[in-house]
Amino acid sequence: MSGGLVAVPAPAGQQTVRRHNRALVLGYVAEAEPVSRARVAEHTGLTRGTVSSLVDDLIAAGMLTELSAVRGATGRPASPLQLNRSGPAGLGLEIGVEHVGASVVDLSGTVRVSRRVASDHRDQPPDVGLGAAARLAADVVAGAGLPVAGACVALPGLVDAAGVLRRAPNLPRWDDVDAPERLSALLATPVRAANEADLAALAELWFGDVPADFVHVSADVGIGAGIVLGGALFRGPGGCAGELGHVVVEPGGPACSCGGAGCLERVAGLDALLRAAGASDVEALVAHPGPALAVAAGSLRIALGAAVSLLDVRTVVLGGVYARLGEDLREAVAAELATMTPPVDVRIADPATGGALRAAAASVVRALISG
Amino acid sequence: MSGGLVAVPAPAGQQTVRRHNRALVLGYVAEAEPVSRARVAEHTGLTRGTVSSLVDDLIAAGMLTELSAVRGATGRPASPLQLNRSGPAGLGLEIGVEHVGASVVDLSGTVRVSRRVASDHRDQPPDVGLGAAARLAADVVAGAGLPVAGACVALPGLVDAAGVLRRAPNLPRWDDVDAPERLSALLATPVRAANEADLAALAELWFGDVPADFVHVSADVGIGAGIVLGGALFRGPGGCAGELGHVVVEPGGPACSCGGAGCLERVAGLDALLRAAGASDVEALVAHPGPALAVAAGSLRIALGAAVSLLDVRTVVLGGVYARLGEDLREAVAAELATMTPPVDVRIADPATGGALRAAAASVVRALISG
DNA sequence: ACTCCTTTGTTCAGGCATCGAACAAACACG
DNA sequence: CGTGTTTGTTCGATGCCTGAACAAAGGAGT
Repeated sequence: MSGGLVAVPAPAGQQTVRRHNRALVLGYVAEAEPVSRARVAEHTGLTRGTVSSLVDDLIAAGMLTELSAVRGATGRPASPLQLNRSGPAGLGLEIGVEHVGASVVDLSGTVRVSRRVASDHRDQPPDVGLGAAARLAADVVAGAGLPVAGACVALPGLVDAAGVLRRAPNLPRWDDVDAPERLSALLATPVRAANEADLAALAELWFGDVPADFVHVSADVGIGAGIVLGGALFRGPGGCAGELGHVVVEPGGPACSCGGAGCLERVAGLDALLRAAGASDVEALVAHPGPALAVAAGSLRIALGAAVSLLDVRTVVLGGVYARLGEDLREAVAAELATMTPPVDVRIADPATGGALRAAAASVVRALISG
Repeated sequence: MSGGLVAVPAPAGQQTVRRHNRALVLGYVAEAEPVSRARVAEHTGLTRGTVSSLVDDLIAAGMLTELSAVRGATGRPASPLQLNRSGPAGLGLEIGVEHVGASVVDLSGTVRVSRRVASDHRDQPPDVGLGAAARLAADVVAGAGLPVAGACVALPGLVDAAGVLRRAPNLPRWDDVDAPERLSALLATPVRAANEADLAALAELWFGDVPADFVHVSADVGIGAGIVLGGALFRGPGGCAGELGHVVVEPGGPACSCGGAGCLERVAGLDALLRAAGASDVEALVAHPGPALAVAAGSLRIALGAAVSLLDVRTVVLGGVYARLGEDLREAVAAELATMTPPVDVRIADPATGGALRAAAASVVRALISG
């Protein structure tokens, strides 16, 4: 059984304190490496003695390594601490409509191996995609030669709080698939699942240049939003927060599969944009967007305006197809949102972040470090 | 300086553990009183010895009292524990456009004294309202005869994370008023400030019959929403979340003071509803709503649909003027939202909760208990 | 070459909080 | 009146952090 939604109050003991402080030390090393025990003590507020004891634990657990002493400064040379590049690693998986991907990152977040292969799942049963992902994963893990501590799989649909894929618009045979359970049996490793749009938002947070509060829009045939608040993903009570695609932007507009009418997805999703531009595929749309730009900007003004008003975020990142439309769309959306108070900062997703696959792998080591 | 937004990592020691477990015990007594030490130990997972020690602290601090032993069952009779009705109390304040209110609740959440007097602030400087509130507060506190541990003031406008009233639509001279600082000087007690709509939502959570995740709409001239997630208020990164009134529900509709057009507030706020119904005041509107019902329901379908999609809540509570419109409006909105998946539960705010004033006072003792 | 100074990392007694078990208290029941 | 049951307290053991003293390892100046 996966963890409950509401934190059940648990008694605290000395072990609780130890865990907390161990994570505190590890977290500071992760963000300031290489760093000496003395600096860790200074920044965390712990005693040098306590830090030494905690570091001993962490080295024994394979999380940290000690470099050779560095000479040159006054006083006794420090022995710098670093995250162990050969320690527990994270496995990231991605199952898309027409591909699978797998990636291994070490404790420092560096990508060690990453592969992506075509694999059509549109009309196949889930076993095909799960099997392909598992084979690729085994391959990648063997190539990395690191002990894998856990995995996270990015899925193109609604993932509930328990990790079950409830519905994937483009994978009609994947309703209610418990991907984590199936994959953890195949890989002999604990596996979590997450929405691909959510992981894309985390990629932007961890590897891009954005503040700690923003909304990341992933546009494709469907439109989802990853919401980041206070540097953490906001998944909502049931894990389905950020369904931006079904916000109504055109009352009385075209009917949507969700039962509503005039949803953003229906008005400014990929299909609608292709139609507006008279284009047959994404490449043609990007080359000659024409009226599609205005359609997208006007619709996004309403949907993103609602998100900004309700969530009180001041930064919006455009991803997916919207990112492909580039600066022209960004400017148009920014102009539409310019009237709002407080002002909204509109950006294009950074293409160098590595996307959902990298974030999936990184989420595993992040959980290791902060847990 | 008030507390930062992001939790700065702090080292944990034995005192941390003590605080945590003390709050754990106190919290369980609060929800199960009267209750014996043995039952507290059983439910918290702590040892009976530890619970005894913690309870000694709490009795010495005036938070708990021990009742006389109850006889009748087998075994040694328990000495039941209860929240101390004479212990630290919470002071709630409310500053409205045309009134002030003050209320004292004891540790158990029971209202001990509550008063509300007319006081027009519409075109007055802040000192008038603050002074009136302070005088009423002194009066009420004297009448209650309890030691006041702190206060919380409900304000009809945007309160930022530091507690400053940024903007109040109906109090033009109250921009950027640091009400907590002014009031704490007048009352010699720490004072927090909160949005009135947020507190109304908490009143529903604590004293009404709603799940732990919902959106509470406070409709008046302006429209705000209190968002409750996981049993806690969601205020957003800057403290201004839930600005439902400026969600666009009618693209190209009437211009709004926020710079947009077709905002919910402009289309289905009190002024618009009065106009739609041809009524001159709220009483007339409630008596003969006429087309105002359809206008409100259609607009709320869009705005609440957006909130539900983005936040993943399944319950919506209608308050303020919308609550006055009663079951007719509830049914109309529920019908509009019936097409959504998952289904949305639409309710009317419970008039017996005591509203923002009671929630303000209760928030103080709740903070005492869980802190 | 030698001494002084600075900084680093370890060691050890002290204090604090929890746990587990033993023990005393209080009452019902037969 | 003795037995059984439940409650609440007491006490030693354990674990963890703190603070200070101490050893280690180099640079700087004479």
